[in-house]
Amino acid sequence: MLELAVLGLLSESPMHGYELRKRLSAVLGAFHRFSYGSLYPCLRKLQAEGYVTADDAGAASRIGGRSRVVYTLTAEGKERLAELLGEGGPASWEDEMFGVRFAFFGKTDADVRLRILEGRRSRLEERREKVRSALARTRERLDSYTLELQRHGLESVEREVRWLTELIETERAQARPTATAPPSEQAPTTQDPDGEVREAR
Amino acid sequence: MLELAVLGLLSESPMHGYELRKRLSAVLGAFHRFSYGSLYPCLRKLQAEGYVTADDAGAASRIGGRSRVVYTLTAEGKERLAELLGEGGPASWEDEMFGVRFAFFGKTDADVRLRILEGRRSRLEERREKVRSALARTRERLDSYTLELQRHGLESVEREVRWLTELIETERAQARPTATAPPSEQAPTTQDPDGEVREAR
DNA sequence: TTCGTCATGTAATGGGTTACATGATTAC
DNA sequence: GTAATCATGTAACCCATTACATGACGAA
Repeated sequence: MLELAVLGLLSESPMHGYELRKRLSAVLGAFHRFSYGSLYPCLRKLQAEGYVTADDAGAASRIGGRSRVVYTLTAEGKERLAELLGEGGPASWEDEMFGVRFAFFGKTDADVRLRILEGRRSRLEERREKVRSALARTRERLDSYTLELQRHGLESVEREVRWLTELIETERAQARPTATAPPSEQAPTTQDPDGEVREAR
Repeated sequence: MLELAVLGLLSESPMHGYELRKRLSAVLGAFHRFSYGSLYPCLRKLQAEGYVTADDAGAASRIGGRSRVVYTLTAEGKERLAELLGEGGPASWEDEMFGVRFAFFGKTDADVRLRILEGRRSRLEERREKVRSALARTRERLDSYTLELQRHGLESVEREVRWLTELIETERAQARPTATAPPSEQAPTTQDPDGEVREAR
């Protein structure tokens, strides 16, 4: 996740760690802020893997001459970025990952963008249905706080779905003023064995 | 976090792991779902620490007699729960932790409830201001997707703050139909050195 | 007899955090 | 000269995840 965010930012222009973190906070600040304790190790890892190069801009050039390491994206790094932008990644990071991916939609192909937006929406719709049925089942025999939390959670998910729907419509309108059948992300054919949908006890 | 959720649920009634997870998903499903891979180890840890006892309800009683381990909260477990409900915990879990805490507000003292709600709100307000200033600074020179993400993020945070404000008002009204000065959570006196507020380069 | 759900668990891994340590530079 | 910001890093730890493995029960 951090990896994707770093590569994405570096694809715009070379930067040093400290500024990277500032930019990261500016763009994703509403959702998550990374700490230096993960950023610097991440940069070293990327360097070791050959995705970025590190130029120490300490001694030479510039007015101030503050010691700082400027990282630049390599050709392999660009490939890696494209790879990460397309991938699905583990389910656990879904929420955070979507934000990061969305932030770099400018560097993402239109078809991938649509696939990501639709995939995200369908997963949220699934989640929404689960919360809804849970609410329907447990309503009345829950204390008011638990109920309010579920209500609020449901509302948040619904909002998110509406937002995505608007975005998808905009994307579609831009992509083809006249067109035919759009592709959709692979929907799971097997019923998910999550076990929360039926009667609890 | 899981620890708190488990203790909280068990404080209502003894349960086995599988059902625990179902309930957890029902209550917090909109925000997060835990996996068995963390639940069972957590239960063992709690057992080792003496916060819960495990009764194997396999052979005896019941109709079916399916092998299952029923966990029961001990007196120490109750203490631990109260402790966790009051604590602040590390900043990184803030978002998720708040949800869990809120879910167990029914078992939380009114003053602690208010403290948690106000603390949460002030942290979100801080976050909101940072996002706002970031938006104000970078607007115009960002691509539309990044901008839209920030806009959406800001809106989400604002919604959350409004929700909390309503809750706080309700709490206050219930607590004292006539009253005086309310306490407030310790506000940081030192300016936070986050470095994202000023001009980015 | 097979599929779905109930039910419990382990090992390896992952990704990030906190706390700490250090030092140069800028603004007052 | 001192406080805040810029700037880079390390080590110990935390919490949860994925993938895997196992088995019994109920319904079709």
